[in-house]
Amino acid sequence: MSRAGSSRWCPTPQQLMMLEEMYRSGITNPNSTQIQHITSQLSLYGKIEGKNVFYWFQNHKARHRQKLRKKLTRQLQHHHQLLHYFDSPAAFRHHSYYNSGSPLLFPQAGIHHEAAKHSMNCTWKFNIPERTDKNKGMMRTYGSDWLMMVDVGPPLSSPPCYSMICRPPLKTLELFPLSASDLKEDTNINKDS
Amino acid sequence: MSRAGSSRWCPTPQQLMMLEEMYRSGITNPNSTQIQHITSQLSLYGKIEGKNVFYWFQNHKARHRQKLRKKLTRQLQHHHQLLHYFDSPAAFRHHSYYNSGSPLLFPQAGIHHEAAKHSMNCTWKFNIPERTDKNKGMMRTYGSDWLMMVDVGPPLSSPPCYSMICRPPLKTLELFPLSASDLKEDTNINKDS
DNA sequence: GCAAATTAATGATTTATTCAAG
DNA sequence: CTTGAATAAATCATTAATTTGC
Repeated sequence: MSRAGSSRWCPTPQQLMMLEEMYRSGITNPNSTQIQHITSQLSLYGKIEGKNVFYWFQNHKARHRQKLRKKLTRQLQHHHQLLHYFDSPAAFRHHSYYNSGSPLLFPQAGIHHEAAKHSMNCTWKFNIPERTDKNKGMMRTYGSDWLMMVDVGPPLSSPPCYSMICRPPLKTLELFPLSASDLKEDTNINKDS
Repeated sequence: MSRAGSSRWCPTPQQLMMLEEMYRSGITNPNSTQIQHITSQLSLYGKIEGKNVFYWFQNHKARHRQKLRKKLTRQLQHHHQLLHYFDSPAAFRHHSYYNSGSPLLFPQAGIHHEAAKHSMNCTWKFNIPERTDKNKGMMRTYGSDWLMMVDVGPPLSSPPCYSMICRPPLKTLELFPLSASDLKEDTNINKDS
């Protein structure tokens, strides 16, 4: 992985681990400042650009929620089957019906905050911008400031050139301010399925 | 319009005219290089940033197609009514049924290329990037190179600061290379309605 | 005429879908 | 089949048109 003339970014295991750790820690929709810092941190472990980070979080969030949705619908179907089951005559109810489904109803439910706590002893830090103008909006990459992401040119041309961040003023704030992304995620899931 | 402390961009009539002219000329999905040039051109007529241009084309394209879709479905309904009409007994068919609908079935059909021809005598020019890597992809703003769009800070702070383009090397190529966006648009329309 | 109230347009974000590399 | 990349659709939010009662 991380080949020279590859047409698309291929994350190194280190990078992937750190990205997943960040995601579990609550960073699901980093804004441009966050992306800049994540990028510069991860560039220590291999070639990476801001847009790779951007796309990774976008895809990971979408596919994570997709997975949750599927699991949820399976659960609902299961419930439905259970309802039918209990509607059926008692004579047919003597085989074990419960061992077929997934082991736990909502396996993800209580995990996030645990992970968030444990993730504090991670080695990297990155910056969190001050609360956005209206403190509800949590602007995304397109928000009031945009990323400068320059391609290192046509592939193969410049091997040691890590993507550089354009805006220098990077003051370090505290870690993991994200508050309640799980709830928001759940409501979103309930909204559209 | 174009007020000082406005939270969102408000295009001047000049800017709007030029954007619409570009759109009619076939620029429906400008890549970052095009956006940069369009932005710098339009900044002569008022405050504007690259992301405004980006969003404008995105929205305009979407809403234009939406309008076409609606028109199309209306036309289909009309056809449907006509079919019913011709299915009805001849005795009921003596009023003029054709004057109710829109005057032409596909008013947009043959216009684009005419407009493209006439638009050549427009006063502004802008650059077209070399054919993208794979010459089919027609990459968007996120494509191989990204825009540098810095906000001029919190509104009201910096009135005369037009958005500046980051990347200087702007070699001018020829005008309006777009080939057949209408067809593509039509197929897209047929795809999802 | 002219504000307050509603509605329509449209700029800005977010989410879903699709394409394609490996 | 997974997943990075790109596009399109849906949605939110703010501004301009406009209607309405005075």
